[in-house]
Amino acid sequence: MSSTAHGARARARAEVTTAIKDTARGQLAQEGAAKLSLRAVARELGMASSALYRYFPSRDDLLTALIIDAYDALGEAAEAAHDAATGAGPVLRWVRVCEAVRDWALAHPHEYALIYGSPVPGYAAPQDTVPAASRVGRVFIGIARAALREAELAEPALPAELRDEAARMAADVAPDLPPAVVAPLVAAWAQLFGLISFELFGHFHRVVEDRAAMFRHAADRLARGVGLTV
Amino acid sequence: MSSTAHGARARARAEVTTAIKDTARGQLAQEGAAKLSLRAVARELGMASSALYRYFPSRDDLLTALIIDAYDALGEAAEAAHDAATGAGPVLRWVRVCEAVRDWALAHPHEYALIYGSPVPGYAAPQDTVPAASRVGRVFIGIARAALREAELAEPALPAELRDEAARMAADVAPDLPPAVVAPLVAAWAQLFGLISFELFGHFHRVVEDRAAMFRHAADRLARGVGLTV
DNA sequence: CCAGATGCAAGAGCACTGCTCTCGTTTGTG
DNA sequence: CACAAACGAGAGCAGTGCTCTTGCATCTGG
Repeated sequence: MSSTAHGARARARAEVTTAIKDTARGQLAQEGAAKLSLRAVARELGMASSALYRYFPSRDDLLTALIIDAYDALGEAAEAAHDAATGAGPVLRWVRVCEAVRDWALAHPHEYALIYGSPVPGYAAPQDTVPAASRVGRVFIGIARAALREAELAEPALPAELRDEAARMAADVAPDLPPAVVAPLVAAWAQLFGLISFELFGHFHRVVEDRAAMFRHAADRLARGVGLTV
Repeated sequence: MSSTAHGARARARAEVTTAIKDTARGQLAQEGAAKLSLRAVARELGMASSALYRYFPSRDDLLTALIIDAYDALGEAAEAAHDAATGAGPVLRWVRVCEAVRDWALAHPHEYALIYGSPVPGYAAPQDTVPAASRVGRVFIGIARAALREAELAEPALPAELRDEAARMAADVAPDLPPAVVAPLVAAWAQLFGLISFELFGHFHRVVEDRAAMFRHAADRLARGVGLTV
């Protein structure tokens, strides 16, 4: 490893880097992404603000680092929930993963807003966020895959006008799954985050009270819409 | 009206106010909410930045004014689409309104991000945004109401654990609709914006290509999930 | 009809931001 | 051991939101 080969230098660099990310994450949790200030981070760390630019070339680069970490943390939460639900039926596993995603979002609202709210830096999401961002999606695909293997998946009806697009998506994303499953799966994926975003961003204020129950029910219906049974 | 009673003074004030909002909206469309700068707006209008504070006490107040306008514009687009679809069945009317919402969002991405992305100012949405924000929702409620009147609404099944919450929501939001309709309606409302947000914020990049078809299909399924028929 | 109150625009200024450049110092390596 | 690379600190630039004061235009009560 170059980290050990180059010795103490690289080690110190890695430590400072994570220290910066940690205090930045702290400020993010308190004030939100808009208020995150490089100078404030440097101040809290007792270093000059200019020194920080040795580690992150710009504020947006710090933010994208935090974005990747957030995607990874959320993906890990989803995977953990899935692992904890082995043995259960596919619908229940699906619902459990959905609830884990929601729980993580409620526990880390600003980090969630960072990745599923309006894109803050420039406009285009950097390419290196892609693998981390796809982790949650892969969990859902995995559930559908297992259900298919265990014959617990009833292929939903798919209108003719969507057949080509569904085949394209399936080829790109999960070639072993029937297109008629991939299409509603992707839609369900987006709709799931719609529910969470509405709750988190206050659109359910004075509308929905028992949000956990509403969410569980919606997640259940999404699972069945994908074709999961039992 | 006090605007005519107080004469030219109030008239000039209203003109300057809308001029500020208009150029601010222009900057918003180009650079996004994060980059919106009071000084830049003042510069473009040829006035001192301090003069702007006579019209909006703070940057966040300007933003909330733009938020209300955006909610109203979106609501108007939804209502117009609904009016243009009179005579069609409830499902088709629902889909048309959904597509109108999506079209507006695609045409005004930054304004959409302002109202349905991460909340930018502080955290709590000011109370005066509520009436404007509920306009789109009212359109959907109106469709369900009309469908109920015309006997084109099949009450969906509702699990027992959701019965109380659904009754509460119905009483608050649409007392004349059956709770078993209101609950999935609210969920569909959030899921609809999940689809739009994912498309607009780039989460469908390299995943969904024919987004219009995907959206139309999802909207159709949401309509049927609410109980609309025909 | 005209004095005084009120609304308004402009400028200076404060504290803050992201970011760049330069200048010593430290540290790892040929 | 010398040299190059990495590093930290400071000054400085352009920009921001926002406040305060000053002077001018406008509306209004006597």
